[in-house]
Amino acid sequence: MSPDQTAYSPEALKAELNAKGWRMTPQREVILSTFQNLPEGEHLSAEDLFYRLQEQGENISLSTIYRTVKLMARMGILRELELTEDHKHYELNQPRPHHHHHLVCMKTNRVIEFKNDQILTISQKVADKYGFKVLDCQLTIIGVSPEGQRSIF
Amino acid sequence: MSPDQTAYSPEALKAELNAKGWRMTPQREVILSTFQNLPEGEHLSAEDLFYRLQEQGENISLSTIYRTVKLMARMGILRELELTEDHKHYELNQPRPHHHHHLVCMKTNRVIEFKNDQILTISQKVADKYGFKVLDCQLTIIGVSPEGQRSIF
DNA sequence: ATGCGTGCAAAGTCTTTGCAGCTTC
DNA sequence: GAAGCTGCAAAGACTTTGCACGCAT
Repeated sequence: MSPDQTAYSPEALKAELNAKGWRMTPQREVILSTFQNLPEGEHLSAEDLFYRLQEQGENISLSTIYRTVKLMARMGILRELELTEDHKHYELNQPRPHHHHHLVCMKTNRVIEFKNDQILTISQKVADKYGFKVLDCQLTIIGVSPEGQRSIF
Repeated sequence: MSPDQTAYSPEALKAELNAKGWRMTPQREVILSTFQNLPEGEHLSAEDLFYRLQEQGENISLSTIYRTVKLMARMGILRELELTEDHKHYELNQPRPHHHHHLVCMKTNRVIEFKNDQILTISQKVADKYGFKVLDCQLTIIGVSPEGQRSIF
């Protein structure tokens, strides 16, 4: 994973886009900064982001949001999370030491974040073995929380 | 994760279902055995499974397949994989030493499996800390394969 | 000036659900 | 018998796409 992307500036984004023949737009800038200002550990679905922007008076269409998050995920700026819920969530793809993983309760859908540096090390090693460049690595532990263990179903 | 589920018998499945007030059916038995006979490392989407069964002359409806794989995933018999593609894949949730993880190329969608016991250990420790019972843990490394690195987009 | 990006609405894909009849416990 | 299951078709949720216009380069 590349250098600190939390401090990723609009200029840096523009440079990276232009390098590939793409363009900087106000929408893209707003979306990037929204993710940068998100409290650590919070992740948004496309729809979450849409409504959050609406509330801030930013009218960005859902289509643009879908297109943008997918683009940024491909660029390695966002990480695409697939937790138990049926839709994808996005959050900034952060370098150590902010990089984290998820523990999910299959019954209650509770999600707990945790950090662990060994995982990144392991991932790096595996990727090297196959000649892959690592963009992101996610350990998802699926289990049953204490509350879930008490429920019948 | 519980004891060896590769050798999970129809009777064991029935017992587990009945214990929760559910029932054993021919469809469920066929689906379980299909996953058990899958070569290690192969995983199926609902649709894959549907067509594979059709070819074997087993006419099980797509609805039933969706219902069954979800049920078995909740029971911890199958693991639900969300790799890069847009739909879910399923495979037997196997204990050590068959348990494995995935390295995915974001550009070509190539998927490589790998094993690593440390991950299960780490997961167990994290889960213990929060009082969770572990059903499954999946490390997904997203990156770019050598071939992918050569492509423009 | 070129051609990428946006918004809108329509179309798609994968998945879930209501219901009648059948099956399992 | 009662209640869960299946299959079918229809409905749903989320995501993608075609097109005309506007905007970044």
